[in-house]
Amino acid sequence: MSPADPASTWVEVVVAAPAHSGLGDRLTYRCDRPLPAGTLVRVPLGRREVLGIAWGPTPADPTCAPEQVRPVTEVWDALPPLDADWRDLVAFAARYYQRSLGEVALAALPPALRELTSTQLQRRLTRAAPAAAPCADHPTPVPALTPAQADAVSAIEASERPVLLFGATGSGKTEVYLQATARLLARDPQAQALVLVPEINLTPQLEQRFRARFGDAVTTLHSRLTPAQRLQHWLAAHRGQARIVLGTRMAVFASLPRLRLIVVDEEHDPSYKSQEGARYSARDLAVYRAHRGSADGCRVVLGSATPALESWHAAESGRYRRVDMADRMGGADWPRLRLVDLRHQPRGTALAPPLLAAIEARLARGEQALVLLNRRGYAPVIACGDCGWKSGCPHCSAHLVFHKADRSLRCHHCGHAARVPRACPDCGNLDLAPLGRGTEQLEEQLTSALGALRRPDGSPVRIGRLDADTARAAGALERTLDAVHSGAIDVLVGTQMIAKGHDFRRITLVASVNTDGALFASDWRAPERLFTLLMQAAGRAGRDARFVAAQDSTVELWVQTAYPEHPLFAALARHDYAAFAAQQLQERRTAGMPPYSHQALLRAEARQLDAALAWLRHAADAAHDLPGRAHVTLYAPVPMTLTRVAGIERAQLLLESPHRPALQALLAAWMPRLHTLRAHADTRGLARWAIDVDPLSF
DNA sequence: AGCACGCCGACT
DNA sequence: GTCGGCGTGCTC
Repeated sequence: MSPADPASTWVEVVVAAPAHSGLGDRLTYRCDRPLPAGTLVRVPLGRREVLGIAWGPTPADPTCAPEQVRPVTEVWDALPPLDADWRDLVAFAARYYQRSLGEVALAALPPALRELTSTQLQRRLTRAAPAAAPCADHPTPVPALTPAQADAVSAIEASERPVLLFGATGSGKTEVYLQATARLLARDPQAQALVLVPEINLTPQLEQRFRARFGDAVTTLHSRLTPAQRLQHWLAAHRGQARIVLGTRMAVFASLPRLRLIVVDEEHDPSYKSQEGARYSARDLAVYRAHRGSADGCRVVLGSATPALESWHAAESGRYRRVDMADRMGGADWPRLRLVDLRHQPRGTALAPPLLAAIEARLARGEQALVLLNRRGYAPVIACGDCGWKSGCPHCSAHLVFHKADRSLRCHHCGHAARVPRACPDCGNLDLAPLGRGTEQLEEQLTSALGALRRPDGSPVRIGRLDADTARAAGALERTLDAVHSGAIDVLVGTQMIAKGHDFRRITLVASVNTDGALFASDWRAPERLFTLLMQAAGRAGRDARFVAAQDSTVELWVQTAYPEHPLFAALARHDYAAFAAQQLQERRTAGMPPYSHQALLRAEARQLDAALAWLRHAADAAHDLPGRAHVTLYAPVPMTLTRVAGIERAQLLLESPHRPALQALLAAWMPRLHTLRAHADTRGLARWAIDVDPLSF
């Protein structure tokens, strides 16, 4: 079989079609010449024209009937093809996370690229400066490294294994990243580095430091950019003009033809795991990407004061090389742990008197405090004292949260908002009371409790709040952080987001007010997350050792709990991550949990819970004779903890195997069967389903 | 995913 | 009488 026109040839192209579309991974088109793999093309698909990527090798014959083959519409010659390393990364991610190749490949490109015509692209390419950006001469003085930092930089350069940089908060990990990058760029005039951060808006300081050191050689990639900016930054990386790409998890897919170093900062952070589309882990893909690129000497460093237990285990087993940086810069002491036993406090105590007194003492000396409560709003629910009615969401199996600022009841899962009813909708009782406490209420209580207090200069104490509600407005986050830095705010109340990445130099007391929920959550990763949160929060405090010393003060971490004897707190008191990790890993080994096993979740959503559960049962049946089945445990389908969200009921089926290849083999063989499973009568109403490989949350 | 075609309720 | 809901089907 030969192409209709002797001057034309077949090309295989991937397009953004999901696996369930019934299309193959690669579609065959005609073109008047062979195209190098990785070339961007526009092709007709049905009634529309879409962006595609030529994916070699070119087949001798079309993989479909020749009369179906349509010609490529445009070839984007002006752009260098996406290289083999990039295509390999995308292909791996698609295979590992069970998505179609085209879906992952096209999702990895900036959305604006898909809309462009070739003339628009041409214009964009000529407008952008074509010269490779020279690495800025250091506009800021480069600090001398401590011996530990110098060792870390050398280890990153020398190690072909991933480096786990285990460094306490404030131990100077950022300077290690900066100098490892600087030395790479100086050594290789074209080399590129990729620096991943969990959430770019929460860690503006890291971006500032890279910009101060490297100037215009730095570009960013994250979802806060406008589509045009994202395209421009992506092009700069793809064309080798950007030497350093700093970005969130999506940036792991950036096209970086001369990538030689990947940094994953705060590698334990769960936001590296995507929760929609292909559920990839940017951290794990970074390790894969560096490994595959290691023929050219691509290094990868994962940094954290509280590594993910998976990473810690990889270092213990020798797959990663661990480099320790134990000491905090400037010799700052670790916060002292103060446990408040809530069993000895009146029920419902927000802030135990000793804690309140400690905060007052700090403020009177001109120091600052951070109060952590991972619940936004005023109260998580309002209830009727007479009949027991509670403010439930009409669309979700969750409570509506009371927000006092606008007297609304809001669902944090579906966005449903309502006015607070004047009377109980069930019994008409006028006495509706908020139950429990959120950041809004805590701020109010602190304001009234500390209202009479004065700072050393005689001015009144100021309380600030930082959570998703106060950070919503543009610039609000920065303003609040600045107010803390400048000392305009004395006490900052907030959710987890205040524990991430900021340097608060004059904070000498950190308090966790409602800790026990996280301690006994049904999710078996809860202890790990809590320990990490408290360690990270403690790390915010006392970073200015000279300030602390001048105050003749000690830095403290206060935790209110009804379970002070929990072993987690003993490890926390000693700031002993290693002991905590050893204890947790022992538990997980005994229970056969990750990292000693590998998991995948099959999730189903339906109008009716029964349909979702039935579909999952059919799915389990369909797995019976699949390869790898003997080494994979399929658990019974169960409703999700939060069963209903936005009127959709959700259920899931857990798969577990000590042998990752067995699990992968089963999933790969299972997928085509799952796509043909909808036809059962008892699964009517099934909305959608998805597989989550290496799930982080249940 | 898009975008069609294809049958059943409230409006110019 | 139409506009429009989303149910099923197709795209090299």
